[in-house]
Amino acid sequence: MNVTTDHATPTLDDVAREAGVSTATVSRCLNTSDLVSKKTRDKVMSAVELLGYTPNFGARAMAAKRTFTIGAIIPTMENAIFARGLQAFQERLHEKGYTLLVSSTAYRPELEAEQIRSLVSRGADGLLLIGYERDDAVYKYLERRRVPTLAAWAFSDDSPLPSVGFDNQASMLELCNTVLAMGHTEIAVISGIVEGNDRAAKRLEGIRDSLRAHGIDPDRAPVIETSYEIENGAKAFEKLMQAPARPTAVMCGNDVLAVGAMQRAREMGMDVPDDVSITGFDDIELATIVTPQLTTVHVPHRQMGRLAADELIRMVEKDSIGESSQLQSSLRLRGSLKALDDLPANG
Amino acid sequence: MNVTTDHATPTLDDVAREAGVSTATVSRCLNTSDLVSKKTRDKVMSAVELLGYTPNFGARAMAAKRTFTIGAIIPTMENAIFARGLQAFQERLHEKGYTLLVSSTAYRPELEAEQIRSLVSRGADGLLLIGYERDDAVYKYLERRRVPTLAAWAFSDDSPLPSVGFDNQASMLELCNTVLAMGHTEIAVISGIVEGNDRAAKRLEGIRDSLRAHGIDPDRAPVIETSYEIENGAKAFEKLMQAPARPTAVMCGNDVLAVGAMQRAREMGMDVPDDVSITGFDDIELATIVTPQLTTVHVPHRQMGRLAADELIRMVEKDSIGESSQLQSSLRLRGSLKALDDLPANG
DNA sequence: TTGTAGGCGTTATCAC
DNA sequence: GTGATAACGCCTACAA
Repeated sequence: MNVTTDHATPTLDDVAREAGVSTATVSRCLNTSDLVSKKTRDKVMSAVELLGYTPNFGARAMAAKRTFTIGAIIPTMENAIFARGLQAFQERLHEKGYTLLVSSTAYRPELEAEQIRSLVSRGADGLLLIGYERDDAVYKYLERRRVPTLAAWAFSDDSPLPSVGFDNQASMLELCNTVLAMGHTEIAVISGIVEGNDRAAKRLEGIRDSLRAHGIDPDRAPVIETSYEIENGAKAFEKLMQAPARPTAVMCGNDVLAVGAMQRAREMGMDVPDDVSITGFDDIELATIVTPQLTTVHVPHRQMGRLAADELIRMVEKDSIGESSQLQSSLRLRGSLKALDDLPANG
Repeated sequence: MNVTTDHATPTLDDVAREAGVSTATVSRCLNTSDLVSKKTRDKVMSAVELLGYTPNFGARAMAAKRTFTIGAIIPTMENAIFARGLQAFQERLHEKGYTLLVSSTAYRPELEAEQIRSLVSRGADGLLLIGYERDDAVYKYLERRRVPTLAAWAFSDDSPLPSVGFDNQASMLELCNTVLAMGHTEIAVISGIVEGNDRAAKRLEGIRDSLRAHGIDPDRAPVIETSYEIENGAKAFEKLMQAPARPTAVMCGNDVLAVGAMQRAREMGMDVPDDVSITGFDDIELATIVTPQLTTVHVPHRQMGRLAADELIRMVEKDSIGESSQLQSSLRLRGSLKALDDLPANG
């Protein structure tokens, strides 16, 4: 027994000494499945156990040039927009022996660039980003460093990155078509900040497309851009309702904004959907918790997460440039949207 | 111009060569504030820029034995229970030049142990854990590795770790006292899983204390233990309502369970609070979104996050063993709880 | 099947 | 102010 009472972090050397073998052998035990006789392996493993040895990640990364780590950078962890998808992403990675590192940017491009560098310097084997609209310098960096990178939550021909996602524009267009088919003509929009956010931009564009196709001038529809927080949805709603001509339907860039709008509507004594219809996007858990339940666009979050994990790992392991795949979203028609004909005649 | 078109990751060496100085000088420019002449510094910085150099984190950690990284391990990212506090924690860390690494355990102790090892092997300078109940082996490991570790979301004399949090038991006791003062005597509980979760256990204990103090046998109150998911709250509620003697108030271990209970109540055609009162714990955003709003215990999440960051950094930098601090929670009485006298006479 | 030894990219301790 | 150079802990040819 060479156990020292020394409290310093044990290293491969210590384990090797304790087990009476070379460091190479210990390393083999820890990494390669066979290649080591059962007897030696047992000896080594109990030394590892005894010493409470854990490999030094930095050293390992440096020597092996692999980390089995994937980085994901999302705009926010504060609400549930990305929670379900990311959870599925991480579960799949875990199954395949990878670890996920997550960081968030508060929707600020410069922070995203910083986080990308940080994850790359930490040796991430691959990166998952949300959407594809970002500074060219970022793409140059990624390319130079040869870091496999995949975009999620968006699918579009505009993407310079392989992407796993859905068509934000088409989805919102379809929802808007439905709203119009229900007789609404006075539509207002509470959009996310469009600048630097392709998902928000495309969703807004989808509404404009739909209006145009129905002979309505898109520029007539009031649009408020605001960041994705419940309180902001509330404020925007209030502002919209101060206009001389009140909209009969308010379409929101996501569920969070929509819930804020619903909340404020109630506080203002307005009934949803009798006085005003409200729609969201994402179909997060919140959508079915509020009263009435929210009409929204359902996104296959979990499927997207799993697919993204599979594809990113393929890119990493097969040195592939990556293949995009488009997922289908679908409408969820619920209580917050009502046909205009059913509205009580007013004035 | 020695710029090569070589796509390999640039190293300190490359920068040094490009700038015509030694690697030591480059390192100084990147790390120490002065100690380098302005002229050299400029030369170096432009080389860094030109090459798109980012330091290799692993190498740096190995040489410096510091990473300016803090790890946090939370039970779940799926709902907002920890979101606000963690956000504040990370903001404060960022201010002080630290990076936060987060991972989650799905409330599984073995996963927590795994994540702890992972973060330690990644060189985390300090760790934030939730609560204090965990296997002794984990504490031994932490001690051996000399990793400064702080517990949050709980404050109790039982804690083997310095902790920043509130008294879960006293908080829930106070809420229960209030419920009883409103005339309720038939109380049922939907608790989180108590095993391995000191917060859940203490909250339940708080209810039992209160009942006992009011001359009610705590063992008479039906208790269902289930994990923190909306749907589980719903199921538990339904089960409770199948009992011959229906409770007049259902106290839930947190807001997530409470919202599930409210949802199911509505689906079952029961009115909250006229037919049954429901309470939660945490005061997450959800609590004010549901109708009626949820009576709950407010926790100073953001304050807790900030304080935890300050304290943990102090432990890391001053090599301190850490000081605990207790925060005050407070009741939020809202629509989901109603005095029993006001209930319509039944039967 | 096992051991030897070089190298991964930094930082820090010396000299100069 | 600046430049050598020895660690740091691990992996992986290459040898034996």
